[in-house]
Amino acid sequence: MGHGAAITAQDAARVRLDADNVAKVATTLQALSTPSRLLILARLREGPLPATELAAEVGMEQSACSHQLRLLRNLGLVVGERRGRSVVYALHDDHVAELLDQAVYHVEHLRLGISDSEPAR
Amino acid sequence: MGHGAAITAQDAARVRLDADNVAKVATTLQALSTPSRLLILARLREGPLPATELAAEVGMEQSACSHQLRLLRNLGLVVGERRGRSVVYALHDDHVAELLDQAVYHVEHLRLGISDSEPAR
DNA sequence: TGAACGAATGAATGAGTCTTCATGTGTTCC
DNA sequence: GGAACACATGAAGACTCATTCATTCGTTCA
Repeated sequence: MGHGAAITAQDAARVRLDADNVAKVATTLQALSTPSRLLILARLREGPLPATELAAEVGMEQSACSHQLRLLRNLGLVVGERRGRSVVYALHDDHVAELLDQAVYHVEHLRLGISDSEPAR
Repeated sequence: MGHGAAITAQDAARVRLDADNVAKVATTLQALSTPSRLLILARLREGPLPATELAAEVGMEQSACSHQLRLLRNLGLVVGERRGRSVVYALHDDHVAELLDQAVYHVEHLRLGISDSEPAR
């Protein structure tokens, strides 16, 4: 498999959520539901990076960043490869990059009414 | 409600996450990060539904479902319209449906290694 | 070998969240 | 008006989770 073919997910025509998937989807999306992890992933989307540099760029303590990286690793969203005494982290998949893009795009284009909308009286 | 042209989000070429919208994105994605809300949204994707029926179909107590609907309402993901003594809920946007589809699609196609991957020794 | 660096880990703390129970608000129909 | 239905709300409890602090593990180099 090479480069080039963008993963468009347009063929995901309809949501198909049985009781099996729903937990998996929820768990994975939860990994994208915190500013710290979102920043980590967004930074990794621009290219691989050693853990300490990554922590510095997203403004986290090394320990906190490492904890979150472990979570992302266990979910299969990022991978870490040892290079010397550093561990270089990267997104695991093109799907991760796509998921990030789509999420940001759709959220930003939502006509959000964060204002406490009345419950349709 | 009309369903118009599909929103493809392919033009969201690169993640652009400044400190302002990272919180917004995280908060919105958090709404998709729990099985109960995911089921609610997935059911609403198939069409509008009164609150009680909705609760029954996703297997929640009405109170719990109502709480989650309030959260989704305040985020602008769903809308509720009073019809008689019922309140019919629906997805607010085509973006919500798309976001759901894309999320499910990408999560299911992730080559997940939920197995506790070692930290690249 | 040992010092210095990079990263992972464990425990603890504090905040946030989902659910349940009970009650309140709004609506329809007799 | 009052009963029955549909939904929303508030408080309380258990639970999860993100961060910090301190320590440990692994690696490089003098």
